[in-house]
Amino acid sequence: MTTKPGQPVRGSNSGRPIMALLDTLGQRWVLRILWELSHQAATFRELQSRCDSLSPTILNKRLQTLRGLDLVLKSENGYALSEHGISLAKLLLPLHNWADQWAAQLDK
Amino acid sequence: MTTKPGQPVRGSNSGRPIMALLDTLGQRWVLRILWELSHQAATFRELQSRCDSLSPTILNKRLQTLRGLDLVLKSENGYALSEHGISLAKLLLPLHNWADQWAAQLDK
DNA sequence: CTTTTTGCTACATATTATGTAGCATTTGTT
DNA sequence: AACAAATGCTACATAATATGTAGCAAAAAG
Repeated sequence: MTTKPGQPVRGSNSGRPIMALLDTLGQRWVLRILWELSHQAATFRELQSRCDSLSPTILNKRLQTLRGLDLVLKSENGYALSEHGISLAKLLLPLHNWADQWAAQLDK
Repeated sequence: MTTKPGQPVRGSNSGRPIMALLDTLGQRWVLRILWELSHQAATFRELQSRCDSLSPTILNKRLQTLRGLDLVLKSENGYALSEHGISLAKLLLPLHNWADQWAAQLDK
């Protein structure tokens, strides 16, 4: 399933880019894959093991989707974030610190 | 499924908060629900219709999860973001503009 | 050449989501 | 108080997705 912005999306007929994005990021493993690739490019099998050995079936499916959306591409070093992917990953970075603080407060 | 930070997560034995977070946000409809609630609080049925009539079954499941993680709570106006939820939503806001630019470039 | 490693596909099984119906409780209305 | 409508769900059958393992064809390494 590749939901391009500009066209209706699973559960949203608006076609608004933000909806396409939320929909895509909400697919299982997508955020994790972007996260891992933002640290560094990886071969299929490397990426697979960095994502806790997720099954090749969906890894492949997600990579197809992400490449179709121009967020990921194949480079000499294996799979890597595209320009768009990089700029998106930058927005996701702050989640790291946020999560740490959140966790610290939840424990209390 | 409620994956609290600090304890192992589906597909991650590290227990790192960021992994718990990516895992949670990666569940279908979670990002969308947070997005909608960030605009304003809503009753169960309001929220359901704002999320394109997603089934009550999973809406309820997601709300349980999100409440368990202290991201959402029940207020006088219905379901609403908690303090943590609000600060998280702030980080998600930039995705809106990003998505618009992304979509504009994809069309070319 | 021969052996590894890589990038997948196939396929059977398990988990998760969807959609509809409906019921118990709360919230108005008269 | 009595009735109607809206709300917050739960049940359940069906459909869609994910998992996990095996393995194969192509590329890279020795």
